[in-house]
Amino acid sequence: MSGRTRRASVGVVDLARELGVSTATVSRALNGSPAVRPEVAERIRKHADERGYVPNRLARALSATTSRAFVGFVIPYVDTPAYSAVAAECARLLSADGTQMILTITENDPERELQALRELTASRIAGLVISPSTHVLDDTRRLLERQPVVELHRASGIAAPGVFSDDERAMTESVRHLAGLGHTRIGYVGTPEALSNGAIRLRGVRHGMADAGLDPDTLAMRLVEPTRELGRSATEDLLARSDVTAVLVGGGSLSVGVAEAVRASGRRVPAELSLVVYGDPAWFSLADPPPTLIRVEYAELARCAARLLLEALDAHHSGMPGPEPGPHLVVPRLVPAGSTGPAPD
Amino acid sequence: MSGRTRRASVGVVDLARELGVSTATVSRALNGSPAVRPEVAERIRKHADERGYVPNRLARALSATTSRAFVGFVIPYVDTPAYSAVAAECARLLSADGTQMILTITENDPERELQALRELTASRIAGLVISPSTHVLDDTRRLLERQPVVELHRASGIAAPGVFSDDERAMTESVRHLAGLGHTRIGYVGTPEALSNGAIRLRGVRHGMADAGLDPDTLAMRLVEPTRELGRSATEDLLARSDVTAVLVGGGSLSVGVAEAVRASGRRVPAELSLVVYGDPAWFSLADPPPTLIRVEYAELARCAARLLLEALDAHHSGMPGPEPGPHLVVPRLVPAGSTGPAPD
DNA sequence: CTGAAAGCGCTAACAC
DNA sequence: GTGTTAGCGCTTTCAG
Repeated sequence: MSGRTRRASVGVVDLARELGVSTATVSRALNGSPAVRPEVAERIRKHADERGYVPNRLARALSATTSRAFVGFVIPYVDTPAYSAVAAECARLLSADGTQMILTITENDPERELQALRELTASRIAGLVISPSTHVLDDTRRLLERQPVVELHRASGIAAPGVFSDDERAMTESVRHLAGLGHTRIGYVGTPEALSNGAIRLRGVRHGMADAGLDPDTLAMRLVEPTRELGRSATEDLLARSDVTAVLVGGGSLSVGVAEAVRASGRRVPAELSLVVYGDPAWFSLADPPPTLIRVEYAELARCAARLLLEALDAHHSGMPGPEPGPHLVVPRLVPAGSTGPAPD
Repeated sequence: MSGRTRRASVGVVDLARELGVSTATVSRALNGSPAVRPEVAERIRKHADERGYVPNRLARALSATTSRAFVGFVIPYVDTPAYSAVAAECARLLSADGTQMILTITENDPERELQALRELTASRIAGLVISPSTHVLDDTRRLLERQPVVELHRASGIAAPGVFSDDERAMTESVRHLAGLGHTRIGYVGTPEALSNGAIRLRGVRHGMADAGLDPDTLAMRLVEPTRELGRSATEDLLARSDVTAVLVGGGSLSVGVAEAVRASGRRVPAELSLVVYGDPAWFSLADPPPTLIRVEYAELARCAARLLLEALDAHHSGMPGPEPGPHLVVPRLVPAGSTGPAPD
């Protein structure tokens, strides 16, 4: 690291001229090619460092047949840590690999998603992490099939590795927890089955009902897009129209809305109503009683996504197999706490 | 928008050949240069669209003297909406302008920050939004001075526009609120004065003390780096060593830690201890009583940052003055709720 | 108004 | 091992 003030950027040609070698040799040395005499390579690298040389990634990526200068990160929403925190953490992890992450928001709009993917392709990204929108367009799917992709939270049906919270298991466990406390009339507020994780969560809930000897058809449920507002209104409706003693939530933003609705309803928690929320503990740290929580490990999801993406890039580059397609599950923990208690008689 | 399957990408040369014009004309037409006959321009654009042409941003940015293909977004932490949510929202807003946002995390390490800035410069970013680390290096400062920059949350002392929450005012108001409830022994958990916003918040608190006729020197305070863990330990220490009846928090992550410590202390809120937290309402939505909150408008901060950055880019491009340097304040709202009450006798 | 040609800074064949 | 040279795909003088 040199303290020199950098003048109008030095390039490979400058270095080559200054050292009396060719640009090719400079390029090779800087890229760690074995086809250059070690001592020469060292001299070049040292000089480059002293001159404060910073390679132009644009030129590099444009020229190189393959480059991992950039990767894309495509998510539908911005207002939950499931996306924003995972994105930020991935950026941190990828930078250690010298890769810059371009962040793109689709607002769950398939057209925007396609557009975003086109733009990213135009930027010659090496690969991407994506949380697909609810209805992925065929053109989008084609675009995804052509490059290293890691799916996050949601699956789009392409043959790519994906990182998901093991929500089926968590939901099953949650229902069992409630049933174990004597609850038989359980309400579920979750995301639509059209979302891959919505379907999985609901399956977990049904599974749990069956396990506990409850008829899954008696489940009072509301499936809505994952926003706080919809969580709130769905819960108001659920509480007004059915006679549940416990509510289970399948979604982070939903949990906030559900919690608001429960509080607004005036029901005492857990005396009159038990509640299991979902998501990031930070969102609920001030709650009293602390809520029973399906705690999703966002940092772990990010680590897993970053690792799989890097593996996929390596594989793509070297023609090796690459990470296994299909789900890579991160297990959330059910943390029982004060918002769940025995069912009222 | 065409449904065609794109073959190995079409470029300006293809378009030029197919239409019997030169690449220069194609380029001009696609960039909306007035120096091309409208009907020709229209024909070119139409054809480009039909062929599913997507310009290569790398080549464009490499070639053009000025390009806004990419901007940088540099933040220290990932685990709070103050950063992650604002980043995500900015990405959304900037994409409407056709600009892609490269996200970088510094972990509040000045060396990493400098490194990140070098890398971004290497990517020929048009400008950037940055939350400077606690001690900005001189080299970093020099790098920042050479391009359009918008500061976020924290100021580094360079002549750039910045977007900040008007925390001084919010803190003053909060102290007045507490004093109005009869509290005289107030504790403050905030960020160090070395952080620009830490200093500002503390000034606001002191100002509020003076306003309320309290001696600012009686303020029991703990200034720590903004993490949940430190917020927690600082609060444990504060509660153990001093005899406060109210705690005010200056920081989002800190608030979570403080809330945890308060709960762990067993003190009844607000009967024995009043609490004012800071940050994103979603984090506290499940709290009962709902906490009195200094509610920061992250979406508004993001909008403001995106707008200023785009203005700065325009200005840089056209040589016009550009947005005013200095703070552009977004006013947080003090939302009094159940965690603050009359001081115990 | 349009075209020819020279790069942007780097990598990658292909020679030596 | 190293140098020469031709691009990557686009923008932009400079002529016409």
